[in-house]
Amino acid sequence: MHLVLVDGSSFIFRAYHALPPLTRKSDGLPVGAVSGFCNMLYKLTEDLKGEDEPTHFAVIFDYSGSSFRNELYDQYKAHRPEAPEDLVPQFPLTRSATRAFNLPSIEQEGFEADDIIATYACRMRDAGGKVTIVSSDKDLMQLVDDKVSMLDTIARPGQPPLRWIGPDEVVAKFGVTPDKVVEVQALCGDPVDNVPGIPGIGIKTAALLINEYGDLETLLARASEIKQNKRRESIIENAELARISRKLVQLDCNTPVELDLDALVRQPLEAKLLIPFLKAMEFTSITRRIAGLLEVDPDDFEADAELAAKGASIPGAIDVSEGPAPASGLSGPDAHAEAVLEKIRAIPCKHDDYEIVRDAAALAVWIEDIVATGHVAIDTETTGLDNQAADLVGICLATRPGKACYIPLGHTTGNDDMFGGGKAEGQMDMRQALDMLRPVLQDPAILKIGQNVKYDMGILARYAITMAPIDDTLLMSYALDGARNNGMDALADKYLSHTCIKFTDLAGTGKNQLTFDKIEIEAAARYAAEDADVTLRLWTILKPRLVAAGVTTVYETLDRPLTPVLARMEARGVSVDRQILSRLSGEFAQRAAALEATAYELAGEKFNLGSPKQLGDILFGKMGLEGGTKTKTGAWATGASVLDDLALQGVPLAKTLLDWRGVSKLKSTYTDALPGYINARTGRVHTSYNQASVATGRLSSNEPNLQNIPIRTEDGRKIRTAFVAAPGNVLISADYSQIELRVLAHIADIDALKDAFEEGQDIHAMTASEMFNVPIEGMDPMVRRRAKAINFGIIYGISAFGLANQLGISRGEAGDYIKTYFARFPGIQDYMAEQRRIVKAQGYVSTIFGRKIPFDNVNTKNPSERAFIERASINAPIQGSAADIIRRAMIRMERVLSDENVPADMLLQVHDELIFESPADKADQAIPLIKRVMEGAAEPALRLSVPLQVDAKAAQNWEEAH
DNA sequence: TGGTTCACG
DNA sequence: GACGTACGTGAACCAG
Repeated sequence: MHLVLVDGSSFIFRAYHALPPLTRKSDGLPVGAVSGFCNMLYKLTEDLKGEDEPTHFAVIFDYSGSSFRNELYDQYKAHRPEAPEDLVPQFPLTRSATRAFNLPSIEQEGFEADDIIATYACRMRDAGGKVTIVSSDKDLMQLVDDKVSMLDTIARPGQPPLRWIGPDEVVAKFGVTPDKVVEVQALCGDPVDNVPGIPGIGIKTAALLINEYGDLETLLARASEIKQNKRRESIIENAELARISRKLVQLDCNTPVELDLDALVRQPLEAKLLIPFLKAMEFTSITRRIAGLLEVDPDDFEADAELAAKGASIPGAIDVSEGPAPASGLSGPDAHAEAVLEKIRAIPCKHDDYEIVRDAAALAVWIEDIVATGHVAIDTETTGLDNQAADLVGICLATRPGKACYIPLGHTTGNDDMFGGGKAEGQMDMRQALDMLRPVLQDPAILKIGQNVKYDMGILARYAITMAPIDDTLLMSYALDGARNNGMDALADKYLSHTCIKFTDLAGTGKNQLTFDKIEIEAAARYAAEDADVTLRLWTILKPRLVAAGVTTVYETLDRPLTPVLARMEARGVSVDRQILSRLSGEFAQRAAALEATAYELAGEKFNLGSPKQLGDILFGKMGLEGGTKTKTGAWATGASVLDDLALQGVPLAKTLLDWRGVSKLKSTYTDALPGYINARTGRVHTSYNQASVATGRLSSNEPNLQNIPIRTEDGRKIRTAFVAAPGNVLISADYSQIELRVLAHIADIDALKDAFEEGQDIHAMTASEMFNVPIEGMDPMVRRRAKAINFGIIYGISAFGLANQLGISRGEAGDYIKTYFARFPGIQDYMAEQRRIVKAQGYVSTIFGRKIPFDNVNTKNPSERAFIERASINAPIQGSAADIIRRAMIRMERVLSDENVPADMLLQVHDELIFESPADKADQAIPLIKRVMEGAAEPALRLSVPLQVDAKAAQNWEEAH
């Protein structure tokens, strides 16, 4: 006799996670997990054929709800996340699948699958038979002996698809024989099931102890003999926890099962049960395969009518039911997932098959294809990286994997004559080509797919093409994986195992790098068309993944619709007054020169003031000053805080250096550099926003960075006066007041903070008043300052060290402040603990709108890295939720302004601030609208439990408007 | 190219 | 008891 017990629940979850979100073609019902489940079950029966074929067979499921273990320990499996939305409807379907395979589907209220498995395994063993448990769950390893083995069917790269687990494998895993596994687990616990164990004891130590003492009770009785202080105390202190843990992991062989062993006798597959089920699920390839196996014609069977009834639709999922049969050697779900990828990978990137479109007739064929397909991947090639300055050189298109073309439009001949050469042969007239493409690119029924499509939108907008609607593989990857390397080359490698032609292979590097128009058309075509081809392939893979990962809403509401908004902001640019900057440069140059002379005199020698190394040598070497600290590379630290200290101690050189750094920073980074960014065509400065580079969901700005224009010092603010409105217009600056603290009050649900915001109180004064028991009226500004630093610290994941540094107090004192704060606002501490737990459990934290912020290495043993991840995961939901809110405001803003006929243009975003330009006489109308949109930006998706407040003002320049 | 510093939220 | 710290960016400059 041979009994096979399948751990059904683990089959389902594995199938679900290994597969893209397949849906039933007719109505979109999610069936990916069901499909994988069927494949795995079928594959298993095939694998077990031969001698010793199973005589008894059952699939065991967990019954949702609690078991006796929850009464023992209320935290048992308490942190398990809810099953994904699109998996829930598949649970009952897998039960149906099991019955369709003519196998008993067993589950029982109040009992876990593991106990039922244990019970049947014991009974069969006692009856003298053999048992195979199909699962990789280590909790079942305690059952293994010479009669009972486990079978892990998951295919891992480089390992055989089947892995038998016998006593030897258990010893390898736990360091003890199977009968001692529960003793080890009692000590080391199990984070997956939230079994506590003894803190500080892992699997290695546990095995060591059990091998020495035999079992848990003996160990506890003789715990005082343990030499290691910490270990001994932890064991003595947590003895009860270990006893509970042992009860939690010990499987129960006496579950009152409803069916006895005889009921598990294996029944043959029956076509009349199985085929109607598979047909109802619309699994065509499995149906075909099984019909072949059973030697029946699937057309003789009707789909199960009840199961064929309508299900939920998930848009965007791709259908592979007509795909090729899974490659042999892989288990079900892997094979199926591979099938999708293979369909795409198998079509080669044959560079010589890409078409070069040189005339209208050829282009017309492509346009027809695009219209028929309904979508097209597009990539523009230009003379540079700045899409407000570069010129169009060519366009590539792809309509399906492997089918791509390049339309050369602006290639020039040679670069040896001083006029840059004439137009190269064999190209369409640019204007004619764009006129032909415009209707397609603007057609609301045709989706345009790009990688960083904002760039291409910016280019095409200058040729009077407003590209819409769009999808962006860069943003999809960002929604899925966060601010990782989301560049096309990396994505091609990751998802397609494909290495793209590098731009530098084509154009060279350094100052001799060719611009794209100088590259020979045939070579350009191979490179460019590949980009469109790869983009299209990535899209087919990434789009369904959004659903599976639960980030569709984030992508669709926060990422995708922002792109056209940003493209327009970038195109508008902002007016910058050259004269003002030039005057300031002169002023700063003079002051820097004077400070430089003073510094040489004080130092007694000339040196490079900009070199931290030389400065460190002078201060701490030559001048022999005490109290210098080293940076991690061993160099003297000469940062502002160090120089501040020295200045306070009466070192005049330190003060001089600080002043010099101040003016030279302003000069080099701003007043000297900004004029170089004024676009010759528009006369304005066009920053570029990176929408997918910040981990938390913020934007970043570059070339130039207009999100770090000075404001904190008087000199710095002068630079803002150079950002001006066009003649007849004004700039309007609208910024959220304390948005991150408000978000914190909402997320952490802190009544005192929420009330204070509701009543419009000074939040830092309120905090100070609560903490230090002083009235808000007539408060000492220093007291308020401390509270303010703490409020900021909280947002950053406070540490005593950081707060002490910020306030210039001792670490002990800072620690006391934090204690007081936590005592006064206990909800904050709960919030922080929760984020720390979440990041460890799932590898990411989330904003209130569902954006996921992933972290690498969440289980690192490095204490500082760990602390860093904890602080960042406390900060990320706060910073990220605020970022989501302003994104929503930006997405909605243009529509509201145009509906109300208010001509105000959004120009810039600085994290919690939006800058607009409007005719001077329209500002009074614009301001209340802008405030309304920004203050209501969370709704209707979310009703914040604190009000948002926006302050807005209009003026001639940014300094006055802010 | 990596390290340091400093501008912003 | 170590570990080295406030969160998130981009740009300029130095030094190798």
